[in-house]
Amino acid sequence: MPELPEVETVRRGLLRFLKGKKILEVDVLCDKSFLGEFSDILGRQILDVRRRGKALIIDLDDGVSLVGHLKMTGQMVLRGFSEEWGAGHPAGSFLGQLPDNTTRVIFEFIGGEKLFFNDQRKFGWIKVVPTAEVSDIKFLHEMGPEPFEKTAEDEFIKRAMKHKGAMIKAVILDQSVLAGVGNIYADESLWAVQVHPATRIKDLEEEKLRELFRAARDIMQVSIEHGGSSIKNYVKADGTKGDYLEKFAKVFRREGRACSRCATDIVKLRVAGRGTHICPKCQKV
DNA sequence: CTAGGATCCTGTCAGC
DNA sequence: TGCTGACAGGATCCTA
Repeated sequence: MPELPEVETVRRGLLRFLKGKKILEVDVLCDKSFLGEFSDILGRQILDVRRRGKALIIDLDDGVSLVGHLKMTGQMVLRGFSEEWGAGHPAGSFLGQLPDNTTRVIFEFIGGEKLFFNDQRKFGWIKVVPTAEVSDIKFLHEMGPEPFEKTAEDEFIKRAMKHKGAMIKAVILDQSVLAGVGNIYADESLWAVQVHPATRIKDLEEEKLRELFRAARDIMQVSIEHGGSSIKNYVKADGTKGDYLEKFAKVFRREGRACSRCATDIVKLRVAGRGTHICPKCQKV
């Protein structure tokens, strides 16, 4: 699912196309995907679209916001605007007729344009929240630093060091330690600094943790500049085109292929309950 | 408090 | 072909 760069890509797209639009109608196809009363947002105008970690926040007028999380398979697709646009989980719904069997919520705007919230596994959600209370939502309140803020590195170190006995992969995936990192960027940044994902925090030098933070931040920054790993320009997509993930990934989903640093075969293992990709030569415990 | 596992849900893919 | 289990770009809840 979408991680920070992909959610940021969604944010930018939604802001670009939806700013100023008024919600005419909301169609909830799956009850658990939309929390709150959709009547509370009818007629509201979209003022801003923000992101915090992997969460999306759509601010409407009248002090109301929509908070959303794409989780593993969520995606946002726009139809009826000046150009076709979609981002989030890379699935065929980018391309096909909508709604389809993954469509959970449809927003229609005055003018007839539509926003489709698609989510195959139904883990994602969109929730109506008073704007003033958004930051009080538990997981947002507890969320770790945004990687691109100046104080993020020190704050990350402070929070990570608390988990002395935990494995570094679990810690960097912990949203209360650092906002936005998911399975791809965890594996990629650990490979970049040559740290084995099962290494315990207490066994890592602080400087190594700092290097890891910078690697994660920089890899995500570059990914954002490419529109996230999962964006597909589906106007031109022919179904055979690769996405950015295939271009930049050094280890993720590359098991059995040569490490670009030492030519050793990448292997896949399980760490902290997640599929994990490493170079066994570059990344020793 | 931490850490590990089960869980939410649907679809796909590998291996019988 | 058909079944079964594992697994998935996430995060929470429960247990020990």
